[in-house]
Amino acid sequence: MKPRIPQYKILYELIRKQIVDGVYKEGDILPSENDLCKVHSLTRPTVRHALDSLVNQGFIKKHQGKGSIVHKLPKGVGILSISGTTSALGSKNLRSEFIIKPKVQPWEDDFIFQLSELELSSGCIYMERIRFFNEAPIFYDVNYIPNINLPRFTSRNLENKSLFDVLRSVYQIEVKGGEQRIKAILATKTIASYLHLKEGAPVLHLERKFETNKPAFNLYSSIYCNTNEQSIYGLF
Amino acid sequence: MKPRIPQYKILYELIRKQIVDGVYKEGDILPSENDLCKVHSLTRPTVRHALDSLVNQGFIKKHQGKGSIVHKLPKGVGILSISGTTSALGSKNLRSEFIIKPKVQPWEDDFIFQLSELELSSGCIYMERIRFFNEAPIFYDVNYIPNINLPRFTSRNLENKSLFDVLRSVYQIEVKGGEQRIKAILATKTIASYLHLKEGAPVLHLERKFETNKPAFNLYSSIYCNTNEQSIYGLF
DNA sequence: TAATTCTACTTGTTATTACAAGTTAATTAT
DNA sequence: ATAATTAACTTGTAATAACAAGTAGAATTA
Repeated sequence: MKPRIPQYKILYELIRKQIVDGVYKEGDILPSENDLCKVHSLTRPTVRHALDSLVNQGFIKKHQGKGSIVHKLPKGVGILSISGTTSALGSKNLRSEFIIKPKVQPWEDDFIFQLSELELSSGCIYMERIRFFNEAPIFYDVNYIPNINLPRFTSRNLENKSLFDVLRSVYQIEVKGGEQRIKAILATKTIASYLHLKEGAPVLHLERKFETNKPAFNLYSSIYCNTNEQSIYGLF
Repeated sequence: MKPRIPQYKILYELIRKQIVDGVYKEGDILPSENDLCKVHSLTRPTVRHALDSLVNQGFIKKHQGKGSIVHKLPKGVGILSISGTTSALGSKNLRSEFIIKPKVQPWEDDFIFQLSELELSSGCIYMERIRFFNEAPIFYDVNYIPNINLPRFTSRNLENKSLFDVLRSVYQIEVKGGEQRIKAILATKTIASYLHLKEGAPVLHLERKFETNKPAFNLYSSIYCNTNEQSIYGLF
């Protein structure tokens, strides 16, 4: 009777999942707001709140008089999607491989972002991955997660799963926003070998900080992208 | 009595302007929702709608129990701000210089984005600029604007003004969203000379399409960034 | 004094109601 | 048949109400 998770969020998650899973495809029209009201026993403000969230996340576009049309890709936040790299390129053709499996270690001394005291004191879950798109290595990413209240996280199997989806579904940690720095660099020997490039090839470098719904709990990534074959694509 | 512009939008524009103009500064707390209701003779749903828009645009952040706190910068759309490059770096230290002043010409044959028939038939306002940050050339951007209903546009002085601000304030054209492709490339001789780089230096290349409130009216940019000295920074 | 409780705020969620405005297709009139 | 009108949808805007939940400071208590 006392849902800790609000109704609009439940509906948002449901429709979101249906879009991601392909129940609704690009260009499809969602059931009308009134239909959704009847089916889920909700009122229009609640349904509209859920749809507004979907619009904000870029899953649908609404047209007055017509309906809610499913968009091709989640609206990007920054370059890639807020759901992480997986949903930016579509999970079908993505495979990920650990260079360094998740392990707890202290934060680096000159970290790329300013850390809070809570984050500093609680240590860091560190991991390195390579992500393949159509069997070609596209992303080499280094991830830093504060070791705060994440039981059994390091032993969890993250292969081929979006880090963000796991945090979202298992730990109720949701990304609310963040900041990023982007630059073009020349591949070092290490990066070149991971991304199957020649040393000195142009590589995209992103440093990203993701703020979450948990105060003082942020995620950090340093991502190197091979953009020779394809560009990083994003909606906004 | 029949406001063509909805109340929530009027309030949104008002507060937005107050934030941009510095009436409310970073960290300031806006008047509470109930106060805004009283002052503007509106109800909470309407006021909340306006505040929701401000949250989405990144002007404020809301904290349950505390209030609405003014954010440092408008939430970025894509990498740079929705207001264009100017507000991404702050207009104080930015100076722009035309390589090719705005002129009407046909669209290029193999354009970077798919064009609508209306856009194709109406020709293209073309311009090339270099933008300096602290007297160093950072951006070299090529812009394409459909030549639809923009009286006296080519004769307008755009130096040191954001293209988006002019379109917004003079022509009521507002950017609603868009798409972008990003990659790292090596500077060609031309790009290197514009950005004061050596040929072969790493350069960020963005191809962006901006959708506006006018149907079938999109803006297009191809931007080359020198990210050797500083990164491109964005909030999201 | 220090810790606790309480109270008065803040935003968050949800239901109800009503009408406006844009879209589409069936119906009607020409 | 074609054009115009209408009707039946769709989403958009807005007021009203009530309670939940988080925050901060005042008041109380130990």
